[in-house]
Amino acid sequence: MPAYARLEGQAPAREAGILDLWEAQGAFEKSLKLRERAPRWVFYEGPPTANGRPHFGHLLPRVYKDLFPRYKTMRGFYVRRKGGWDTHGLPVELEVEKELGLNSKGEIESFGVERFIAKCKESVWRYKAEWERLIARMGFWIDLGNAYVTYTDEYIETVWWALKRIWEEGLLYRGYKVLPYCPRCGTPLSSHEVAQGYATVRDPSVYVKLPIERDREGAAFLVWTTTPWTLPGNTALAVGPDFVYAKVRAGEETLILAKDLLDQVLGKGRYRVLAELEGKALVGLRYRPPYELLQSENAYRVVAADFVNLVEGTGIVHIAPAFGEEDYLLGQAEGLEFFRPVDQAGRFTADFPLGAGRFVKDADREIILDLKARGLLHKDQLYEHEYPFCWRCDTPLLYYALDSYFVRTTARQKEIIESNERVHWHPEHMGAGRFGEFLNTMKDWALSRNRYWGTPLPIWVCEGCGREVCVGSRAELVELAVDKERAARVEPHRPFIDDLLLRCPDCGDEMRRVPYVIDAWFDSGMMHTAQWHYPFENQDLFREQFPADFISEGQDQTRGWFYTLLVTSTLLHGREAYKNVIVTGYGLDEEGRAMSKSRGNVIDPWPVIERYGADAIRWYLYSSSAPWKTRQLSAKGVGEALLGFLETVKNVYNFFALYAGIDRFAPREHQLPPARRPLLDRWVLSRLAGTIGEVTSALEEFDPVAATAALERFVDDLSNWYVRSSRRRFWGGEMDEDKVAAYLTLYHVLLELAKLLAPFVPFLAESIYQGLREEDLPESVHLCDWPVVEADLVDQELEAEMELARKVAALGHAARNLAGVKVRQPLREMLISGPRAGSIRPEIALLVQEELNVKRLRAVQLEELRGELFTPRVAPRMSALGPKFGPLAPRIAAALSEAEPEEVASALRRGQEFALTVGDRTVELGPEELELSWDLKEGWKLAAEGELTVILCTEIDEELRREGYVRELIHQVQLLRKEAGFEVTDRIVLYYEAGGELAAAITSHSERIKAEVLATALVAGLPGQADYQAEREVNGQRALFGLVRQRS
RNA sequence: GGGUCUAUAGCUCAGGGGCAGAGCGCUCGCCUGAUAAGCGAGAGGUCGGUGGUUCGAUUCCACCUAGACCCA
Repeated sequence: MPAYARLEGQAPAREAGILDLWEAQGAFEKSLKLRERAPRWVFYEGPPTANGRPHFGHLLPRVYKDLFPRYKTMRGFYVRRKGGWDTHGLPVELEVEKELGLNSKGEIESFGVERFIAKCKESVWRYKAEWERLIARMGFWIDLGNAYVTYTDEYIETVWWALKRIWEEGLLYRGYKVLPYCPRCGTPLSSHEVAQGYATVRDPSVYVKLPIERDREGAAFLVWTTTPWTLPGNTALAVGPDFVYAKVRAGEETLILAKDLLDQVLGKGRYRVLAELEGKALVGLRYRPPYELLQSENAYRVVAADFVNLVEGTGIVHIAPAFGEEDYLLGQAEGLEFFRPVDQAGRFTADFPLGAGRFVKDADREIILDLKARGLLHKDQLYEHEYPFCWRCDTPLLYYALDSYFVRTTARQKEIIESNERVHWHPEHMGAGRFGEFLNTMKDWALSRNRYWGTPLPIWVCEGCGREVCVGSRAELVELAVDKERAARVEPHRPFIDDLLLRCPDCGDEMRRVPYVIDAWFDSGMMHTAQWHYPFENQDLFREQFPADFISEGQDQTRGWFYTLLVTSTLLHGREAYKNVIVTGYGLDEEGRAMSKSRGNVIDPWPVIERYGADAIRWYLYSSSAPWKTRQLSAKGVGEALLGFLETVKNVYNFFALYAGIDRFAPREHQLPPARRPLLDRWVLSRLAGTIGEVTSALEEFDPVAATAALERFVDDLSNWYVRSSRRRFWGGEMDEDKVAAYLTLYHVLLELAKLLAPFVPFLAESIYQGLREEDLPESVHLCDWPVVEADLVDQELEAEMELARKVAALGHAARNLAGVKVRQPLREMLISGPRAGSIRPEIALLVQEELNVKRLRAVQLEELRGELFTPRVAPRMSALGPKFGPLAPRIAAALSEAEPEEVASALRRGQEFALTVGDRTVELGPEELELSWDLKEGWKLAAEGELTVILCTEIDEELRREGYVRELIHQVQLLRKEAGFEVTDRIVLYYEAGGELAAAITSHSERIKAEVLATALVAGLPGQADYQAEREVNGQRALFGLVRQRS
């Protein structure tokens, strides 16, 4: 017999006990071992960086990363769950810089790169223990012992292998491109990094006049820019060739700008149009630049460009090829000078004397003043716009032409898009919409970083002949190295790898590595392969574990990890790295603001765990909303999940445990096929089967909300209908067939429910399972197979009927309320009218009778009982009588009130007119002139919903009244037993002092009272000494009770 | 400026061309020998706004407003 341990105390403490149990059992390991030979279902862990503290928002993707692997394991799959840590990159370097008080690359170099990266390596583990503690406490089963780490030699070797493959295909190249560049970090950023750091700022925007060379009227082009500091780099102006431009006179100035923007820029009526001309006509004109820093025939002329728009500015765009991507590309096409008077730290060089040595953004003001002094400024104003900042150090980014290595992703764009089309995105629009859009406008991946802590780009360049090699493995490194012994053991990080020289295979000269590390996103994007150190090791494992069936991360990874996985897997393996992805939304705080470290409004998960437990958090997150919805997270919501659902489940189990323990119920000792069990049992088994089906298909569709909703409906049915209606079956008495049926049913339902709940709330499910577990069952619920739908238990007909019965019960309660008669007062009869009322079978009717405490239910046709239950009431319709009978109308009304309503009603119901005599006249009145309504007779109350009507007989005769006393008395005595602290199985002797009707009622129902309150004797008068004594009111009559507990 | 999403009760959210929904909270009543529970009644709504399609729009379409995210 199982232990049926009752679940006492607070959830967090119970969960701690379960963690110990799993630990002792090795439950996670066993759940894997169990499926060793089973088909694979593959999950990839998106690696967190452990140099920041985990917060509540991190739990969102993680709950799904645990749910589906657990579910699939129970479905019979082997779900390896290798953990991982993301360890390279700018975020890590920045933390360390902060910690060491370093502010630039120069300071890092003087501190020493070797010491610096040692610090980085240490820093990435700073919060590892906290992550592990949180992951463990939340019941997230993932193999952290064998986690992949992106900085290990093995991981780096695989990344090198990948880079070499890409190199060999000609897809890794060096280019000179305009990239968003962080002058503080001294490195370009990739598009997915830039995406992290947009902010709304107010920048100065200026309208600058640039005079046309040798123009008779002294006209000037009017040009707008929000980055005055780029003006020294100006080498051209761009116009839309098909746009219409106007030469206008405005005050003292003669200006040229787009016709459509005249009002917007100059103000309505503040100018006079002198001429209109097409953009084409302007092309080739020369102008005087804001700063003439170049001596070139080619510079300072007007060119055509298709990116010019007429929304903002003047329709004439200032072109500085060194400071904008479009500018650069246009410059290339037009053969414009590339002029960049700015250094790597973002300061003007001596080429621009006015600002030399100053950070470009700080020079804006000075440039504006200078332009004004030289009469070139038309106007300036502050302009609010989104501007990118470094996602880690908040320095404004500059667009900057740089030497950099790129992955030519655009060459494989079609394949990448096709890969994406095979991915099942949840939500769907994420894949087709936002992500698809991104893929359609894909750019080459700016891979190199001018930094220190990352996978070194394994490209060496020959100092003699300029030959480049890309190294794809340690073996190759050794083969080419000048110092082979050193190459064999060198740590593949800067600065060590920088000193390793190779021998040029062509000319024999020495080769030196390029100074770059690579984008850390490439590292994590390579985990599909690098986590196994493939192809150097684990060939079979890799084949088994690629691609993933499932990944899940936050929507900020759309252009991060989701993208880099897809690109690298398509490039290297020709297909997508994952088949299904759940994108999770942002967690907002209770005020609806995004949780962020800088805002300081992150919710610490620990107090929530300690108060409500991990299961409550899990259930809350699964059930509150679709994974991808932005949602407000609150501790209060977690508390509601606990009370509303988990406690109900627990209580159903505890109810069972209490009585099954008392009765020493042993499930294996009884056999009773469901078909032979009472209706209520068959009903709940049918509901269970349906629920198994719903939960299973919801999970198959990656829809946890539908799954949890189905479970909530079922638990509500189980607790508030099945158990509520079945309670008496579990109390006292012998182990007859009915009781066996009840126990067998509830036992089975709880066991199956525990399995259904296991992936969602693994702790509670385990607690219940352990309480119910027979020796021959698996030792943990997480080692069980997922429940299957037993089709022969499904009985739709019965479910529909029960639905009806519950509606009837609800209406009955409503009718009682109207009558003001409480449920403990038995009533004689309730009539039911409705479409299927007649077909309610006796067994179900009995449930309703008990629920409502009425002696009899009777299905009726309302029409047939009209006369019996209702009295008709007839009222004149004055609005009809007035026009028809004029002055006679009031007299008709008066006469009508004298008529017998029954006669009028019966005439109308037969479809006849009613003849009414008014003075000397007789008038015929039909339904137009008469309003007929029905009043329920005294002693009945009616409640209805839709076509269903119940009518409750509220008359209480002598016997009912006595029974009412008895019911109330039993209730009071039960409360006394509870107050006295007796066990539910204790026998008592009940003494009482009562008078009048109450005493009579007690005497005539003594046997029933004794049975209900487990009294061996019922004695009038009070004992000398009672275990518990109290005075109570029973339906208005005072009574004294004394309880004496019988020792057995 | 463009893209994706969101807007429904005090709060958290479902829903979906045909009477406006749930949970929580609130008021009143009931019930309770599992329950921190449950049942019934009630208060609480311009389904963000404006147009359009339609017999009928909260739902579909367009535009607008606000918010989130992404991108220029």
